[in-house]
Amino acid sequence: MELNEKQIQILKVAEKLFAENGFDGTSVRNIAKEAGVNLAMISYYFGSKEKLLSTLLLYRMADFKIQINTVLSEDRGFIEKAEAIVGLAIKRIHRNRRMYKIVHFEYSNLSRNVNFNQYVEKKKENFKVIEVFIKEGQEAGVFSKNVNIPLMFSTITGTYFNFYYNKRFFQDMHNLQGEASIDDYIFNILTPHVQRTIKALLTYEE
Amino acid sequence: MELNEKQIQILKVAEKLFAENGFDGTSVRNIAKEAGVNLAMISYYFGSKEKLLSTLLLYRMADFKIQINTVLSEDRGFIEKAEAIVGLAIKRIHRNRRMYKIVHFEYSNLSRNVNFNQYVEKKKENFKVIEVFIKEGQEAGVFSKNVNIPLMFSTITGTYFNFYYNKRFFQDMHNLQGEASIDDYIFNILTPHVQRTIKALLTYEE
DNA sequence: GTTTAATTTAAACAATCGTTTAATTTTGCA
DNA sequence: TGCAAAATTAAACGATTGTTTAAATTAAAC
Repeated sequence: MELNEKQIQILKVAEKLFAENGFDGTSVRNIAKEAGVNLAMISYYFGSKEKLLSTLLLYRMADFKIQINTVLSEDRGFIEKAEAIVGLAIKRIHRNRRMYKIVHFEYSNLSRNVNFNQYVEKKKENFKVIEVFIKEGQEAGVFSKNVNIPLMFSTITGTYFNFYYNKRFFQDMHNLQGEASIDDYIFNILTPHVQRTIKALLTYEE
Repeated sequence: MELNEKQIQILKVAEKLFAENGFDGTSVRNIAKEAGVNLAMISYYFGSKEKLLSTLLLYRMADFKIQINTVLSEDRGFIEKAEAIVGLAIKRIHRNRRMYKIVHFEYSNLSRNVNFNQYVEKKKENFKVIEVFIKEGQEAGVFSKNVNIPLMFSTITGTYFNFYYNKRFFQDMHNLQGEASIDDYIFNILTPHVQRTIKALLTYEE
């Protein structure tokens, strides 16, 4: 898959509009207009609207994998590493929030003819990496046993997206105006909350 | 707002289809056909497709408020009460999962002309009730300070919905077939995970 | 039983949808 | 410069969209 600049421009506009208005709420004419290209170019480049979504999915998937090698190799305790990993995870989720939102809605839409295999594989890879780290922490006696790793991921990602899907509510509640103050909230309030939650969960003994 | 049986039938079908295929992915003809009513009846009863969504929102909103009075009045410890409240919350979220999914997508869709004020108010009421309970627990020395209550809600609701939005993934991973085994997973695996997480968070001291 | 109101229906409305066509322009290479 | 391939365009396609209409049917009131 080799994409030229114009194709990438179309993909980025499509990602924005799909995330804002949904796949069905976005017309190819909307995309073409905002991307500044002729309507027919989308069929010409991607074949169809659904294939455009599939291409977008593949294009963005490269960024779905957690990059925690540097964190793991550092000389820090398990708790500090867990904290750092959560921080990295939220950064990556926030960067890919639009793509995640699209996946959340379209992945559970059975009538959609889009291939999500790559998404599933990336997710499984992420679990494997974290699983190894947590088992090491358990053997070292730092982390408690019986932590459900897929659900721990759900807690991290889910907390972020429940904020994101209720953004207007949180904006109203905390007087957050503009993208910058939302980013501030995510990195200064939400991230510490999730870090605290995961640290608590990983060390909790009944 | 008084709805007859046929109107409620239409609302229920609309809720199902909106949740499955999105608001824009559902046509009024789809709704009319599945509800077994004439196409024009929807305009006749509700005025428009958007007003149908507004009516649905109001109709379902009654069930959004947490009912925890019985739990709070029981003679149990704060930890056990917190556990029970989380269990009730997940039950309620699961029961209203379709409505929540619709709200998640449409509430962040700015072009949609739907009134979400009632949704926001119900959310705030829920926070107030929980806030009182947690402050009591803090004063009793059981719960640790500095818990962000709206974000704790996000953690509960978010964990559930990250599971729900990746249902196909979890089904594949754990061989869950049919609605019954999904319900089993939610009540026997997911709910204990969230209860454990919240208990850990509420008692965590750095 | 008659009349008025409420309900239900099929048909039509204009607008928009995704996609295709065929003609034109631009590009890259000999 | 000439020519074939690639890119771009405006226009049209049939299908589907939400909504309205006006006529037909049923229910309720007197």
